Amino acid sequence: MTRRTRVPHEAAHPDTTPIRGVPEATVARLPLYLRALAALVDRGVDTVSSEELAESAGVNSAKLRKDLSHLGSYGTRGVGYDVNYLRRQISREVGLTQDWPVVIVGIGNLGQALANYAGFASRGFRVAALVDADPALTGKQVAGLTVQHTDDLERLVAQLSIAIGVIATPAVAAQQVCDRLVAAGVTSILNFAPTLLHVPEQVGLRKVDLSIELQILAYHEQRRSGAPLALTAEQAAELAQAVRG
Amino acid sequence: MTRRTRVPHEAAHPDTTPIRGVPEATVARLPLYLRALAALVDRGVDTVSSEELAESAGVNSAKLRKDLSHLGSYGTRGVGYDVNYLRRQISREVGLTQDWPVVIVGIGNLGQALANYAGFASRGFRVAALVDADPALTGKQVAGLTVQHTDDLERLVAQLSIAIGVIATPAVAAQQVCDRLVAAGVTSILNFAPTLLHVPEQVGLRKVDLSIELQILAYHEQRRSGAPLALTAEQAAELAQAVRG
DNA sequence: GGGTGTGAAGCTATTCACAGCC
DNA sequence: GGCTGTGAATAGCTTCACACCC
Repeated sequence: MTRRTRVPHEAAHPDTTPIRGVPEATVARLPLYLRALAALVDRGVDTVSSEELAESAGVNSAKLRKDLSHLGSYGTRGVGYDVNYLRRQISREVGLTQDWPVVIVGIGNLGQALANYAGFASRGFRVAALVDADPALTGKQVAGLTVQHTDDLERLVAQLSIAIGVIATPAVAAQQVCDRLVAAGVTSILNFAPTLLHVPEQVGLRKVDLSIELQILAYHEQRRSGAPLALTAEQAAELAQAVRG
Repeated sequence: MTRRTRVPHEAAHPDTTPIRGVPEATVARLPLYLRALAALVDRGVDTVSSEELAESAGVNSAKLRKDLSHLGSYGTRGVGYDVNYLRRQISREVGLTQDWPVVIVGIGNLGQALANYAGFASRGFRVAALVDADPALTGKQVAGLTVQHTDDLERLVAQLSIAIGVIATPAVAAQQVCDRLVAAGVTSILNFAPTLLHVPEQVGLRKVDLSIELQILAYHEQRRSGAPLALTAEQAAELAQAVRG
């Protein structure tokens, strides 16, 4: 069994890997930079410093420069970044220069809202199909598309070359839908159902849980002001203990 | 050095601030644990090991134990955690044992979906008011509530003791709405508008940008399969350089 | 002068592995 | 024997500060 052999495995290796290996934290911020750059384009600005761009993206400038340095050397020292050029480079890196047909599964309130969401279309995400298991919904028009029945999921994915699926079903249906999407060839999934999904190693999965965000806010809110107002007997006892040491 | 510093053993200083200072990363996972615990309760399970709970929350067990250790010592060595007890403790820590009236501003597709979202109510978040600037919407019933006009925002926040606001307006209106919420006394804001919001230091702010999640998926998707298909001249040159260098 | 790109330092988070307790 | 709680090690991310280039 494993001793406590710490194992050096590799100590000094240049290993700079410039054209790959963008840190995940950086990837998550690239869309922010794109948004800020789009706003600058609209304002007719054509050159920005890292300071200014960072400001409008809500990050600090050192972080911005470090992030961009992972993509390449797109700025000019003493000048800044060309807004249009930088925007194109980041778009390409993220993959927004290509068309991404998307299927939304689960056309309840949330699914309909997503189908109508303008922010998708404006970034190259084309809602190509809407799917629901409810026969009462299939055939209806939503966001200019006819809602299809879940039975046709596999056919739609294949015919429309869909690589990205959005799950907006109730939690109980989500894993089954997910499995079918994966089996049909979808390799990226965005999950809005409040449940844990299992996907194969190679499939990309991200989740948005609306109530989790509220809970995180509530945690901090409670600490700011609320806690004393709603002190339970248990809390009081604990607090007393803590004070006593 | 420090191969086996065995001296300090415990030090036992109340100074460790047990009832404060939960790392942000831990806070963000507490809702996951609550979700997993709720599922276990539904299944009638009343004791779990960190291994099992971690599995159902989708994290690794060392991380789970470390996270829980920041809240207190709620497990039993050799046994595991009492499901109901642990759930109550975490709920209390997050603040879900109290009622959180919430106002949703912007009752478009997304706002309506949020108003109807069952996941809020089930966690103690009560949608107390719906507000929109569009006179065509005000007075209509949505999710059992009458949509109010933005003019009444301040009054509603005060009368309903609202501490949490959800912004689901178009991007251009978001900052103005945000300012009014803050001025009215709201101290936590969840922003769905795809724009950067400025709030005072003490106000909690979280954001959900639906298109950002898709963009992150697209980034990885492109690397999995798409990139070669859409290779630009620039990329080709870069690639060639990388191969050479 | 001005501002990018980047080693180095500092910080936070994750994982390991085991002492301590049931 | 089993499992928690936790120091220690590691990995990853952020920030600093300045060399370098325009």
